[in-house]
Amino acid sequence: MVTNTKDTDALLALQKAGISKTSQRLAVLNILLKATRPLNANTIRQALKTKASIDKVTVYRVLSIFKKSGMIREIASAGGANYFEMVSLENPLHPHFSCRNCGTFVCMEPAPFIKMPELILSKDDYSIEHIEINISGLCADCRDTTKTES
Amino acid sequence: MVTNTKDTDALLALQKAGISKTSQRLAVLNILLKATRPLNANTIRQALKTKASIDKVTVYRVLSIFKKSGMIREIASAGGANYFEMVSLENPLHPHFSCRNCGTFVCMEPAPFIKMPELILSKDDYSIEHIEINISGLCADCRDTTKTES
DNA sequence: TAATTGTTGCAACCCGGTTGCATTTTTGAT
DNA sequence: ATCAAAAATGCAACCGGGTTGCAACAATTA
Repeated sequence: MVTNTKDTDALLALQKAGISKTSQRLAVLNILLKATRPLNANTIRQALKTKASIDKVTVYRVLSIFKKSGMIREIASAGGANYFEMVSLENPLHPHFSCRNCGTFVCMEPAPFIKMPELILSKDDYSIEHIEINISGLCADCRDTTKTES
Repeated sequence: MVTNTKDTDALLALQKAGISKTSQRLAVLNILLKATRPLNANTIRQALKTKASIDKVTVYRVLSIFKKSGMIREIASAGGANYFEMVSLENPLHPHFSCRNCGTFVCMEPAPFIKMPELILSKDDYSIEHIEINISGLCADCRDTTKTES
């Protein structure tokens, strides 16, 4: 296996999380590290297909482990496949936008929401573990072109 | 069919929305009107089973029509079935909480979020149509009892 | 009441995700 | 390095939510 800089990052991350390192896990982690937007299981698998073959089940299991370790977070998608993205100080909890026309799924600026978690956490009716803000509508492209078959 | 007060409400609602009225639609609508928390398709169907039989497909189609007409809103649930609740002035957009232990799905106070939609709508990168705030963790009961098999 | 239109129910299907189990890979101690 | 124990992978089969095609059925309108 080729060990480039990316692989080094991934290796260290796995080590730090106490997760045993396999080629499949490194591969998935590298895809997620390179991603500029959240990815779903199938997209990850397809991105990998050129380099190596990895079973669909394995992708889900790897993602599950990463999630449990806190390395990634999962974002529910109404009806479709769920998305995954890296968790880090530079990538705090933030809202996501999905276009109902083209399906684009992107991150939104966290600014207006930054104080929200604290507001809710002050309630003692619940033990909050995860907050998800999903926004949908039309992206700029789909709004501007008239391709929006309602 | 018995026509009680609830039925009258439902009838009027369908009329106002220009939706042709069938016994199945009235039945589903009555369940939703009586509900004190969001319901999923299966729950609705089971609530109906004692009174009348309604096919699973019909439930989804009826819910789809209601949603298109703006009478109800749909709330995505990560992994599980989606939930539905009435839309009204007294029931504005608000966050929902789901317990990872017992699955309870309830509405949360909208107070801290009231100003959010406006904040986001000010962005012109997107045409916002729907905002969903889903919070998960442990409900008070599951937190307090030690039944929380992690 | 006949014709048109829309709605329902059944079966079959699609897709995201999971489980059981046999095989292969990692790990860790020698 | 090597070998046993433990863990991870891949395959097949499955599960549950949700949808589609189509024939039978209700309900409106004339």
